[in-house]
Amino acid sequence: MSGETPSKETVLAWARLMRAGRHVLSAVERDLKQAGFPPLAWYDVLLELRRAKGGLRPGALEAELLIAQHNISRLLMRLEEAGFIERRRHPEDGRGQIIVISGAGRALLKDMWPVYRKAIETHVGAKLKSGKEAGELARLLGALLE
Amino acid sequence: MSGETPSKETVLAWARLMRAGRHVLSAVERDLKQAGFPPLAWYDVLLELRRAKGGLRPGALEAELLIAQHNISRLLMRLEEAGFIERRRHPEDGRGQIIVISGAGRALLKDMWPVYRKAIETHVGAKLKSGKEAGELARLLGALLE
DNA sequence: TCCATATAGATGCATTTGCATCTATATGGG
DNA sequence: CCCATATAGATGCAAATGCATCTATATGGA
Repeated sequence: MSGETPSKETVLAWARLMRAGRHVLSAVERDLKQAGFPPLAWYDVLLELRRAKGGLRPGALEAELLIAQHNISRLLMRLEEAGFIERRRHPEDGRGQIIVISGAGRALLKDMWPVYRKAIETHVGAKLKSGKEAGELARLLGALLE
Repeated sequence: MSGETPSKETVLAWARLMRAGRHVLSAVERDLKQAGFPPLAWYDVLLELRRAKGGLRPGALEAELLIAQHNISRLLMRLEEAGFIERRRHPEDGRGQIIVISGAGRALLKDMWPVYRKAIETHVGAKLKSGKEAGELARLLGALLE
């Protein structure tokens, strides 16, 4: 049965991962929306694009953000319509493209960050006793990603 | 500025909460679907109903599962169509109702659990070093829910 | 070179979610 | 008792997501 039956602690961790994830996400999304900003997913994409100086391929965003291929495709469509990204032909792969953040996209990141940052502190930071606990939580969650 | 700016550890914990949540959830959902079972949300509702011996009101499910009111309403519609729950009039509140799990619903829980349990162990339990780590993760996630 | 297969990304269609609103019953104050 | 307001839950419509499939280019072997 080993390898098939989780411990009580494991089941509890799983249940709380789901609940805490939903709880915190909806609280942060609410704060962003209330300030008139687009959904978090837009921020996520733009942040990745800003980090990667030369732009990214849709497939790279997919892998980084754990979003399904067709959802990335449509998310990029919306971001392009809104003027936050630009598409470039891939110089070596005719099937591909390079997505680049626009000036408006960079501006959106700057505008959103103060609100987003505050939401993270309110809904995550303030709930933990110390930076040490936050670090420990981050470490344990990281283990789930391997 | 205190109370508004999260520490690096807090931001990392937040980012990993989102990523690990998506990663683990999609893995568990994939395992369930592959075994021919309905989405996790169905299990969640039925489990709550089984725990609460006398049935539950939709509003109670909403609060327990952190699902929006209109989504609970439609989820219950699908569960009823599929025969996994039954609706009863609320004896004292004419606006309300009591949702009860059916025999088929109990059977579904029983059938799903072996697959679900294995998925939890594979995608959560096996990633952590010990039950102690799982307990610590559960504790920290619990703090986010307060 | 040609073809079979693989990969990048888009798209049609069904399901689900979000949002606003609606109906029905309950409750508290006059 | 009556009315204003609050609460439980449903629903129409728009937006997002999931799923399968489609197009276009790439790649590797005969």
